[in-house]
Amino acid sequence: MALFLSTYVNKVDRKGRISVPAPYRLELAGQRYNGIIAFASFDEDYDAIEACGIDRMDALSAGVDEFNPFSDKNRAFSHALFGASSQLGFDSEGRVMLPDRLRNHAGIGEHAAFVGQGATFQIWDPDALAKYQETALRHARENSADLRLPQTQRKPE
Amino acid sequence: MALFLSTYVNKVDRKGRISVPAPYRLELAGQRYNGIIAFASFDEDYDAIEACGIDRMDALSAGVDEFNPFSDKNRAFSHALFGASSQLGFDSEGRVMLPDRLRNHAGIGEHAAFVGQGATFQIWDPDALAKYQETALRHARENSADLRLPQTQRKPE
DNA sequence: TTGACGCCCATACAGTCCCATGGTAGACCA
DNA sequence: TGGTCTACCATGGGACTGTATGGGCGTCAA
Repeated sequence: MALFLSTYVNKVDRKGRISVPAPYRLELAGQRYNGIIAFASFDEDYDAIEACGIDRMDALSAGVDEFNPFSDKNRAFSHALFGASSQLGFDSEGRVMLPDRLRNHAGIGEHAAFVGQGATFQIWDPDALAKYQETALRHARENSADLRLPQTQRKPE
Repeated sequence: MALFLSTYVNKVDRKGRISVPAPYRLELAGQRYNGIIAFASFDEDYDAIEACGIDRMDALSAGVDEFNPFSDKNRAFSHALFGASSQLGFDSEGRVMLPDRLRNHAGIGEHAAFVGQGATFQIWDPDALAKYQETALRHARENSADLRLPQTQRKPE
């Protein structure tokens, strides 16, 4: 499974194209669709674009199928995930075109930040990202005890 | 699983490169990414860089995936861990480039100290490390029954 | 026709590769 | 035991390549 790490800020050119960072493309290589899947984040706290490879969507699809196929949950997820998502194919240089709908949702102008999230990544307006990162870091610090991170215990206080 | 021990002080050259100690590289050999993953330490008591191999991040990603993907904690940790980390690939000599962001965070100038932490390691400004070790040692004496001492320090500079 | 999109080529620069050097510690030999 | 040799490692620097970015052109569809 792909692992997306780090943050890269790239430029949106006047055609609306943007390079997907090379390390991300490397993680996506070999999947059955040569591009990314993007959809508006569900999160109420911020407006970003969620993105991943098609493999992840396949896995999500399998997950949704575990609900009763005619249940409200199934419907809701199907709409939110599959109906609202866009397939963005790579051009020969590894760029994608951000649909206006998503671009507006995230408030992305001349630059966009690709933010690794492990199995997925997000695309942000860099300023909005900077603001959110402060709260995220605070959150992470406050809850660091909860994190099952074999590595991060260093002080027996 | 890798085991990082001892402390090594190496030089940052004018291109910003630094050799990762050979014993550490040996521990990392055979992982699917030929380099290290680095991120700013969460700890509020000091500013160091945390680092590990990609295997560790894979494991963390799997762990995070077990949480509700839409919870606040998950979000915060994903940003703090995956978004804020950097993939630093080895050059053919086993060196990596420290991103300015991390270098500034840790206050690293001409030299940097690699400090083994068992399954991970840290990268410090040598002076900051020496200061921290003093307080760590004091703590150790006060709580000698249960404190886990920082690893072997070979060069106390 | 016009506009959107995909494909191709050009360019600058950062990052990577490659080779050289000096020091050091351990191996080897007498 | 003392001395030498050798292999490994950290470090430096020049050359080159990949990546991000920009722009032109053709194609397809409304």
